[in-house]
Amino acid sequence: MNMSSSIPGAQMVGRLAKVLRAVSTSMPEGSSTIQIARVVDLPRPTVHRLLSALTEEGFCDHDHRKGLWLLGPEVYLMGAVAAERYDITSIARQHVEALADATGESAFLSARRGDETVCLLRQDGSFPIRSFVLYEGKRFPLGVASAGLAILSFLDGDAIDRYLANHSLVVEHGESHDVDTLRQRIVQTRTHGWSLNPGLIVEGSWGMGAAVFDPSGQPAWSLSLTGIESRFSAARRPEMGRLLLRHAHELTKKLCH
Amino acid sequence: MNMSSSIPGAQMVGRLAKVLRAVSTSMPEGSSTIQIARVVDLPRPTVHRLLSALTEEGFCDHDHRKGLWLLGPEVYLMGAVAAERYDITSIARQHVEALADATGESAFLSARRGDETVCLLRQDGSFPIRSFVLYEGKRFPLGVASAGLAILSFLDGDAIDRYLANHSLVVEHGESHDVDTLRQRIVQTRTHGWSLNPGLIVEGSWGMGAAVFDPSGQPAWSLSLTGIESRFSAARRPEMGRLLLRHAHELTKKLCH
DNA sequence: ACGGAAGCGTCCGCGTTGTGGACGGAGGGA
DNA sequence: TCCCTCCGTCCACAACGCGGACGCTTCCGT
Repeated sequence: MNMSSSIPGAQMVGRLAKVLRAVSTSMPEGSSTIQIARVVDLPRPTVHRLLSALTEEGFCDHDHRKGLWLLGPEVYLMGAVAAERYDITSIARQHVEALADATGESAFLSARRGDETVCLLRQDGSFPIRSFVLYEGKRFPLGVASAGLAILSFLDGDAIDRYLANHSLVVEHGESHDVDTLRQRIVQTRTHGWSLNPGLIVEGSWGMGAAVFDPSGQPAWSLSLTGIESRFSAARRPEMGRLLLRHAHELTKKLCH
Repeated sequence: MNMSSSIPGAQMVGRLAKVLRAVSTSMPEGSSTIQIARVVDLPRPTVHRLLSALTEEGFCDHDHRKGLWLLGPEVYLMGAVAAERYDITSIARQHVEALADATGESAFLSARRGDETVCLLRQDGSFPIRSFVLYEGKRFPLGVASAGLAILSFLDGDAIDRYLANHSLVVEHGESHDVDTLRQRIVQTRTHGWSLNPGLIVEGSWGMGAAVFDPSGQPAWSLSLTGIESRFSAARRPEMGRLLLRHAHELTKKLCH
């Protein structure tokens, strides 16, 4: 979200983007006008206007009975066209499924999108107790959750410094996300090769992640696992870490060809 | 595209929608600024500004070397979220494939989007000469091509009248698309149950289509076949029509549950 | 039943912000 | 070299997006 763009028209587009993202995040139930207004921090009439205009163009849809706004068909259509360029999920799916099979936990593919990660794929494992902190479409800032930490940890040092200087994660994500603690966890992630989220978002919901690199060597995606604390014991973590790294490495190789 | 909306903000959103659709239509190669400006009939600087703002938000991407604008990752991400609500292609795929197998022609699923159809699925058959007039993402006005004619033909009489009164298809699609000729072809389509495009868009490229109905009984999709003229002989058409109607009917039933 | 809170959608005067003609630069072809 | 086409940028101006206020509806608690 660029707050200081010099491009005329960028304010409107930025607002539309925020509104669409809020709607997207609230799928499949959708959101009310006021909920979206709170999320995007804009006056309700403004949000209502934007949503109405988006609905006229098919980018949103309005369930009048429930008063909920949803993504519209136009988003789906364009998304399908864009998939040809952006979709690595067909390649990654077998890895996500293999991770879920081997560990019994829920396995994920997340992608870096600027300063955030967004979950693209989820495959549940055989263990019947599952964490739903992460799911398709869910976004977290870099450094939050195992996927975001894995990606952040393998950015260039300058990029890490810039990100940490410009983002304060404590308010929304707790003291465990202050800069000093994050730096320690970055060091640990680089040492192990995999990241650990020891219940820092929701108590009892643990996760591990490994970065997947794009052809230019930048961490652009992450494979991760989530589950309950007892399934992420210190004895089990090295094995899970090895599995994650193996699949992340194989996926990275596939994406370079 | 609503030209007389009373919603403030609708002009801007409408312009953005047109620009995004133009980019989407030009995928996977993308388009130059001036190409999009011509398609959407807006001044080039305006288009450049809109595209730049959309690119800042991730809805478009700019290949600086080639000067081409493409759909951005945000469209893909939201599209994947919206797919949960709008995607019937997984259900329809087996029908499209079965049609291609049985006939040897290219088979399609198209969806109605307001006054247009858009192609969602394409499956090529075994016959090695194929028409590429229709492909995923391609849009035609209702009444044009076999899919659009199939859907238009089974709308309510009032809706057909309104559409024909408000749209002149002759300029872009030829004299064969004047109102009187379209009405005759609508009568024929209703009689047979399937529509025929006898090389009216590109000479030698023929097509047949059948409407698929949504739970409220409205024609919302179409299954169609395209190929070369010699493959759509008068002797073969009843059999192909029967196949189309059978699959359209089965798909319609699946969509009602 | 009544009152309050919360949310809904709409309105319209105002001023913020989007607009596009003009400009200079780049690239390609004759 | 000249011409054509396209590129991205600029900034004065007014078009159009904005949002406080309004009236209405629904839900909940007393």
